[in-house]
Amino acid sequence: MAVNDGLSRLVARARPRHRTTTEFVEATLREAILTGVIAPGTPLRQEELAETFGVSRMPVREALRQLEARALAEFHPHRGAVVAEISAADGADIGAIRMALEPMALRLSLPGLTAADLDQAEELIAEMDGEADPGRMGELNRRFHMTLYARAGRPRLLALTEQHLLAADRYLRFQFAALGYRPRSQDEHRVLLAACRAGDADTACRLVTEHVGQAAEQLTAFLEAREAG
Amino acid sequence: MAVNDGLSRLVARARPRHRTTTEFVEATLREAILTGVIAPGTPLRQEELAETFGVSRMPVREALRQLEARALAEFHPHRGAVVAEISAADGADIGAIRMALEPMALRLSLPGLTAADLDQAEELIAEMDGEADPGRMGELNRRFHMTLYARAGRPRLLALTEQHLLAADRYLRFQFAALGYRPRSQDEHRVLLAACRAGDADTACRLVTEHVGQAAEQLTAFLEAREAG
DNA sequence: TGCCAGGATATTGGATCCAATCTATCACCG
DNA sequence: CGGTGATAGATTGGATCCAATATCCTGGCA
Repeated sequence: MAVNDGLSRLVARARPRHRTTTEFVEATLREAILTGVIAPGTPLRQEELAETFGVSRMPVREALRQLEARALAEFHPHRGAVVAEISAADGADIGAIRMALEPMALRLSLPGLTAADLDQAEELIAEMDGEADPGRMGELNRRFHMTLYARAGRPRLLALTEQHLLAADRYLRFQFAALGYRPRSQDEHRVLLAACRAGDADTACRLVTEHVGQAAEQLTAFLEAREAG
Repeated sequence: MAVNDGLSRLVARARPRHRTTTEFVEATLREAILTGVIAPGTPLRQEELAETFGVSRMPVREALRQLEARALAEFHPHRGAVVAEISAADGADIGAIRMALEPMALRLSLPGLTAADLDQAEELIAEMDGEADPGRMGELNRRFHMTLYARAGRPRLLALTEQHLLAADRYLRFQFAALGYRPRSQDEHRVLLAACRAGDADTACRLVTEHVGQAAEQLTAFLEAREAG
């Protein structure tokens, strides 16, 4: 029943949106892992999951395979899957990938950004200001970044970027769960947006790189301390 | 029998290396798609694949799900999977991702590169010089790049990089199949290696960016012309 | 008392079977 | 003669069943 706890709530609502059961199971499990509903290292027992989803083991197995390919679950032959662990090394890895992808996405997107896009980004900053719920905060932050990248016209690059934004978010939630959540200043986001409004690609790219880099550094510092202690 | 043709040769040799059937099917299919043994757009019929692999449909299904997550196959619910199509848009996407990832990988790896690494890269260039087989050429090129990135100490970044190098290679093979293969000069690789030997990170990163960018540009030019005509 | 062997149990991996859905064909009607 | 609807065949999606493997516990032996 360890997994069941928070999961069954997610299961209840989202069913009809998906065309196949596998799709449904995969999407729900992915969200559960990313939002921390299922903790890192938790064994993902097929029978147990099948029961909470109200399906057979087969769609569960297919979903687990997809999660493995996305590095959200680890497979051990004949021993089953576990939720991907959280480690300082992997956190640094995700940070490095973000530092590579996001400036590229921004540079491609910048010329195509509309006034409406920039206004929406502004609104998202306003919403983030003083947001008390860390989960909501993560979502707003992600949407802010993705709004700036949206006009890159590179679906695959954007999907990869969002995937790693989500992975980073998972790490942040984990940190908040351990250290408590304290809302951060939105100054960095504001100057980034200003550079985008000015159409200054070089500055904007430098700012996201720094922004992402700093976030990754803080995170790995916490994770390394935790692994040492 | 469309798929069977070249596939059965791959099937014959690699079986014992893998611990589970799914793993075996996935690896073999992946190689077959990446090397062009199975052409883009080919329907991947589960029953047919199961028979050529000598297994049941189940491991085939799990393998297909993993290929979907890697963007090597496209799923259409209740209609089956097809080998990922080749398009100018997707080629540009892969190019952009490489242009983001590879400079980052190189920058992280450069300080850790040993003399042995650099010598191996040199040897790979020598092997590439005048290599007549496009398949072998692709492998050497990939190994050259990965050798330079190997000391980045970021397994996830490296895996992602190699994945997209492989995807780019698939596109190149496709181009060669249409236009014929003509060995390219290794000058760009040589100056890149020289910058690495000199420990000049900025120059080396600029050079890979340009190198990858030019390759991507040539490729998309060909693909766009093909789609137009 | 600690360690190794062997068997019981739990769990995954793989095969088979049935149901749901899509596609193509053909008849019928406007 | 063209278009639309029904129906048959093919193919995938999902459930159940069996086999293979790993883990854990227990008992015997040094």
